[in-house]
Amino acid sequence: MSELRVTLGGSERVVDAGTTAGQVLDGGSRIVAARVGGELRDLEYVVRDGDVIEGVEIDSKDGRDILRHSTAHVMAQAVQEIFPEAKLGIGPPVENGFYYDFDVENPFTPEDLKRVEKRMRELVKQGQRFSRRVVSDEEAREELAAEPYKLELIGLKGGAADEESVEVGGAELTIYDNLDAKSGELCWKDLCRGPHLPTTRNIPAFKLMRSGGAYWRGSEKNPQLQRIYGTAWESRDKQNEYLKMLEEAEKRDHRRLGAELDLFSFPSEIGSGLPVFHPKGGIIRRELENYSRIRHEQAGYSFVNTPHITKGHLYEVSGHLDWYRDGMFPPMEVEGAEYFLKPMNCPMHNLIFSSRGRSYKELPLRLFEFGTVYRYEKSGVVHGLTRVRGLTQDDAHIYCTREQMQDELHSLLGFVLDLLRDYGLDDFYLELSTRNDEKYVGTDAEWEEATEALREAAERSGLELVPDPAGAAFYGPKISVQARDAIGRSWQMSTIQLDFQMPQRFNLEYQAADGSRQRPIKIHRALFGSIERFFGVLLEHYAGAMPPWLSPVQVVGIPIADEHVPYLEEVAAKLKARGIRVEVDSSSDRMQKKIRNAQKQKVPFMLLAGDEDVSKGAVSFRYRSGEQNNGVPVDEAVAEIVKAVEDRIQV
RNA sequence: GCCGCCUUAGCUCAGUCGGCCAGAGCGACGCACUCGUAAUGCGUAGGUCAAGGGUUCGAUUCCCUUAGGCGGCUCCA
Repeated sequence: MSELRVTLGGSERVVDAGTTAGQVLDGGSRIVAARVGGELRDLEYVVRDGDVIEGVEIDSKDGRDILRHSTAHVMAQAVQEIFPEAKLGIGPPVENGFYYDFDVENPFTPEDLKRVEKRMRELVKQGQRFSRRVVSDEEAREELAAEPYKLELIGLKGGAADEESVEVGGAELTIYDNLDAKSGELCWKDLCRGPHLPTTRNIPAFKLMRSGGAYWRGSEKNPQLQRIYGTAWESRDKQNEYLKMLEEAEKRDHRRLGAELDLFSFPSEIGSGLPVFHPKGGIIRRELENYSRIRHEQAGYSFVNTPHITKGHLYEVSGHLDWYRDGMFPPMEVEGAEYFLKPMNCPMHNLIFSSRGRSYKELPLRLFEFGTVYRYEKSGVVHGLTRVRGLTQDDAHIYCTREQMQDELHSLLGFVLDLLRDYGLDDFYLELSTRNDEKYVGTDAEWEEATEALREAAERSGLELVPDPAGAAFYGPKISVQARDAIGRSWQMSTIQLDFQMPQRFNLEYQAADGSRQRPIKIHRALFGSIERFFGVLLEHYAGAMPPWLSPVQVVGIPIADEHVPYLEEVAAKLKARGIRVEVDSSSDRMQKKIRNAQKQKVPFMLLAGDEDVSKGAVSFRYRSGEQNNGVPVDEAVAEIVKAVEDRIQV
């Protein structure tokens, strides 16, 4: 038998030709597939003398995809055994797992999922072999005659979208047969590009998560299939780790924290997606805004204010009515005119620009507003504070010359990142959203120039840059800053959009040094995006334990006994005089209970005082972390707390 | 908007296969306790069982509509 070189994690191994996926090599690596010339293949089909191949281990990204894709097959097999009438959609791997879509009479119930999962465990135990077979178009059509969606995919070959390409993305059509381990009898088959694990037994850990409706090929014009999501991992430990992360994410869900910490609510009397902020949430919100306001003032922004409603004409000029009428609340008629709730601030800022003649000496002109806008989000998409119908943007529009544009973009991006860091986010990457060819205005040259300007600014930042094709607004491309939170989830935060269109539509001009009239460039930017959303993201990032400067209650005084209340009131007065938000818990609860309450409210500093402290003119710290520091002189305690708040540090 | 599920006290949830006064824990309130780092004890109040309509001798329970929520899909200027 001839030999074959396999590179694996940088080192080269020699294996026998004919090696199958899943074999454990010396050193414990498990190769599940191989890469030949960049293409992923089942190992047993590519191991030929003379090939140099790169092994794909099961705990790599590709390996996990293969594992998950294989698990999706097992699920589809189980579903079709239990529901023989179910027609197959597609079943690709996704982040953390996989799904498979089915056309079934009735949506799956949680009990159905349990039955399917049980059957899957049996199939995994049986160790059915995944066997690859190349077929012609005709053969595929004949074998899959009972699967209308698969037939449609066969027709797509070559033009398949990302997710569909796992079925028909390869150079040739392939069918995977699941064969019984002993008899070799055919148990099930599916059109699939592969590669797959050698046998179902090679699936170490999986779990079905949930089901839901999903449109065939992602279009709401198509019929709705039933999707089952599952997760699968290379080991039980990895899976448990993942499930634990989900639990953690649920614990820090801002909707839950908002209620527990009495920050905000969504009264159904007001309507879906319209939050109200309670006093404690109001403090956080105000602190978020205040700091932003100070920094924007220092950075040369002018503060403006514009109304919440406007005649429709404004949005005809801007073009928004053409593109986004469906996303706006229906208009009200007043004195024969249609008035709309404003869905964005930019057109109004344009009117401020054009309210008088502008000189090049005024540019860049940076107009900032905490502008509340209303968007008629579809009922099914409203979600906590992150997707609402009424929101306040920290919206600014910068009008500058073409020459200023590049520097302005560069300093703007620096400003944005710097500010986000002050709020406690520090793990970023950038996304560059380019033109959607179906939905845009302006010329190719303009788009190209705008896109390149943004790309250059993004590259100068040194951050990772991810393309987002067709993600742009209709008037221009954008950079968005994505931040990873404390448990590794990515959130879209700030956006910077370049716009050559609005200045034209609004006929914006300034007078240049040479006396000519020139059109300014417009930059749209929001740092929080919306205050509501930013609030929600920060709440999840900190799991409710906001840094002291953002905490609604920064200090709780906890007396050992009632007689120590007056002493703590004196300490509290000193803190209040320094601008610290402090409460003394003088309720009839026991001291331990007061600590518990303060902990649950995530108060950063607890100051305890009993006879020992009083006699020394001291207080005893208990930090949110549980750490203690006893007998601290009052003045030192005050100084420590003030410093923590002023330095905006997390404790 | 589409598919599915859900809505019982301020909160978290039992419960009613259609039938006397709908339960618990936490919270709130009251009384006692005065306590050294995450729940003191006892007591009291609190619910048109989301809203409206229908079926029925009788509806919190079954059906329909509406509102709000949850999980997906689609969308996100």
